Amino acid sequence: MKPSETGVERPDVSSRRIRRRDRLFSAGESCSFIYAVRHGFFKSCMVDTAGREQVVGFHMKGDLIGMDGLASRRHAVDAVALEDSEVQLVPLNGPAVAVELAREVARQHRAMMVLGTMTAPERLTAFLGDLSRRFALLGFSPTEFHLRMTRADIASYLGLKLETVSRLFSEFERNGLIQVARQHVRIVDRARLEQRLRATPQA
Amino acid sequence: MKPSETGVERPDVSSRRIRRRDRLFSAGESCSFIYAVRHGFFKSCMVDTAGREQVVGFHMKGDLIGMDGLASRRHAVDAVALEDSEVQLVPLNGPAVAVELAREVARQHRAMMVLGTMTAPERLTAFLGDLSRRFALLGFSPTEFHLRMTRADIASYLGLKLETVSRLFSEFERNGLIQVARQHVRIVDRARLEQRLRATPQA
DNA sequence: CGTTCTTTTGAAGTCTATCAACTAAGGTGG
DNA sequence: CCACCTTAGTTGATAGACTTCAAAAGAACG
Repeated sequence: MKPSETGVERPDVSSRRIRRRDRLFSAGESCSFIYAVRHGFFKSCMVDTAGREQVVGFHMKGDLIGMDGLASRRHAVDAVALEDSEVQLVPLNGPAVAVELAREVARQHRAMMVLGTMTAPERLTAFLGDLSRRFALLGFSPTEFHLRMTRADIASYLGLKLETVSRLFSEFERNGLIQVARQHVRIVDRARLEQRLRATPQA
Repeated sequence: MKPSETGVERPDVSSRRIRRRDRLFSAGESCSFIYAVRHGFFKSCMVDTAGREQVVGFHMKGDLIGMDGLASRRHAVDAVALEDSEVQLVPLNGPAVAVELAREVARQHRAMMVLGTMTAPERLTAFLGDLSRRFALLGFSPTEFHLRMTRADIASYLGLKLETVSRLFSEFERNGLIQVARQHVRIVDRARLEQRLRATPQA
């Protein structure tokens, strides 16, 4: 912390600032770095030949972004900042990368489980639980937080439509499980919310 | 090839034979090795607390199995042989593992795209195309192959029900796209089959 | 302060699941 | 080697979950 103690700017060559709505990188670009989120919030999304978008992940402080490009040396997803953010450049072969890569695989398997086996209400419950847990790990409140992504982003990530997500938020609120006001969420009855995950139709 | 030139057995300590329906490893077991498929066919699947199964991948010759356990040193999925198979043990930190791990992340992203954005017919088309491409890479026919997995396995992998998969196979056959007889599939009109992937309802 | 984007909510429609019956194949043991 | 039992696959009818289409209100942005 020597060069720039005069101001908020930190012209560290190994870090980079990204403003809300800007892209850290785009699909197709060559992959020269992995990025560690210092602060801020990102989504990764793919667009298929028909123009349909799929959000494949959300990334917050401490997460690595860009590992999708390691195999082909070319990014397969767009990484978009959902708020003003700062990332730190990480060398491709760093030791941290291998470990995070393995974690990413485990995360994706859970995501497949969500998309493959769960109903819409279960998906949203799983999503809220995941966010809650991750915020808690960072020292933030697990019961009250700010959604950085739109309903459309959530819907895409969960394999639903934005109207469905909106309706479910409203329904959860009517049932006293959460409180929602646009981007702000408060989990009111965590226990009852999570029962939805175990409650299978006929088992 | 010294110790056992007398017979078909190959008591190589670094390899292991697994018979159809047997498990290479189960969820929860500690992860000591990664396995490279020498020949045969496997599925990886997770079971959630409600007992619902999700197939997260199919593995054929050349693929690595067990990378899901690298992060936590404990397997998160079951690996089941779909035919008599043989695997080779690979050390956890081998150089091949990092590369394959990265490929696995890319594959999972594509799987999320399938589950998140595609209709049932599109999913089955994508599945057949993926199998076809992988068989071709191994030197087998890309247009005629044997499905090692059941309709239920395919359905789980695609986030559908087995009846839906069965109906779609029949429909594809009626439309002259493929020929199916239980486990045997022949792709008759690849071009027209793949048009289904690009043809979006209203775009 | 108007324009645009996001969100909410309603009504109707579609796709896929569910339930159920039947056929075919595979495996097992007599 | 055949009979039996179990598993896998097909197909039809009905039901239900989620989507689609549409409209309106509330934030955000310049």
